[in-house]
Amino acid sequence: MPQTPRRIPKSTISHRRVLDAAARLFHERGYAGTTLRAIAAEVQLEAGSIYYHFKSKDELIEAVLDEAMARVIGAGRAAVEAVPAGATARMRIEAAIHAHVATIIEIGDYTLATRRVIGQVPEEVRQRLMRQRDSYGRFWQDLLEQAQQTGELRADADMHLARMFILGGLNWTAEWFKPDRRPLAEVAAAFTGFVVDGLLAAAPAPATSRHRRAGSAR
Amino acid sequence: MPQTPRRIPKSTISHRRVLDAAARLFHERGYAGTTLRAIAAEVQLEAGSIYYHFKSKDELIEAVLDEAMARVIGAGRAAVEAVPAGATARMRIEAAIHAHVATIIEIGDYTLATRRVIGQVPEEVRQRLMRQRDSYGRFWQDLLEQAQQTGELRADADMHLARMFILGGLNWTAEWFKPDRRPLAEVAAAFTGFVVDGLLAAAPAPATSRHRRAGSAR
DNA sequence: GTCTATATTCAGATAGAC
DNA sequence: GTCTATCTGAATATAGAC
Repeated sequence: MPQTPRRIPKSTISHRRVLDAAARLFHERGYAGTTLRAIAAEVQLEAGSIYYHFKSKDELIEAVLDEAMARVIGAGRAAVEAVPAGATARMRIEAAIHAHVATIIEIGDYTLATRRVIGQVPEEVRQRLMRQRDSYGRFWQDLLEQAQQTGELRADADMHLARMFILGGLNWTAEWFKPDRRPLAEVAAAFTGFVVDGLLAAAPAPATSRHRRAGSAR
Repeated sequence: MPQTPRRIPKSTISHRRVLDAAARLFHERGYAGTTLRAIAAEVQLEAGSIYYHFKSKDELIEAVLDEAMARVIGAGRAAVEAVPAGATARMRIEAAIHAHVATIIEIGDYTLATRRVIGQVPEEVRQRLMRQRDSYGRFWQDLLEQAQQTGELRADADMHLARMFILGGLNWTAEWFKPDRRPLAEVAAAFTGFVVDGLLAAAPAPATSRHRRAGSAR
């Protein structure tokens, strides 16, 4: 059918443009280092005009943080739920790794802004954010421990330490990974190889062990 | 012999105290968010007195960043050099992991301040810091690739990705590891287990593979 | 919706007393 | 070495015109 010209209010467009600019500047210059004048200049507005869209600088940073956290969590859960029921732990873990990295790269300024300004936001906002982060942490913990209980992952591995190590490695990609240099799927597969082959209970066929593939799944 | 009362100039003490306070506040509040008045208050001085010890706010942040980088690099190289010549790759890697984590935890405020304010420091300072960081990156790269050339680590693993993943996992400890909760050596051994068992060329004895130890070395 | 103009607060830095 | 007092610039936020 022919596209009905759906009205997108001018305010919605500016709202999003302001938010994107804010995320980028909060990332680059930190919270106090980012002035409303600079954000306004990025989107060809004057400083006073920001206040039509956001009540205060605090409300702006809160919007950036909320979006970053919600996107990462949503993508992770969706990706794992989309894996067929009978799949291996390796496939579920690779799906979670891929989704995590893909999302933090896609919304890079939002995620990096979060790490840079957390600790400068109002206590109430920080508390809410940390609760969400903890819930995402439990999601990963369950993923790993379930794979451990089914015997797919080593029973003697400390899965809390493993989770912290893995999420650290994944989060670090936001600092260096450039999607135009190499396909993300390649990185996700390699990471999965590092992780799973380091945790896998079953020993690989000893004969040609040197030629085991790193990320065989995709 | 009885301790000769060695004179430590008052200025040296204040200098160090100011630097420590600056590192903590730069970490907590970022560069622009940290006022010289706040740093001064931390060490029971007035704002103007800071200028006796440092010429400017820029000089202060530069001192913090330089110290953070130098300590981490120095500790890493020293630890690996201290490993006996005939040692396994696993031992060298565990030494590097232990040194890296131990140092970033010990000088936590300095390392975390670095990540928070990089990008807000003068271009020339940032360039110099990134050159040091790259040199440390090559140190790790050599460590991994040499182990690969001797056949101790898998030949088919992408060691650049492996290095980025590992350093990410290690750096993340600065955000969560509390030394009073558990011994650092335990964490370093577990991390080494994750990393090496994920990269090891030789397949473990298939019989009782489930009961392989995670970090058997220490 | 966006502008200009401005009130108010607070930052980094300097000068000179102690 | 540290203090007090102060200069100067710039920030958030508001008010009202367009």
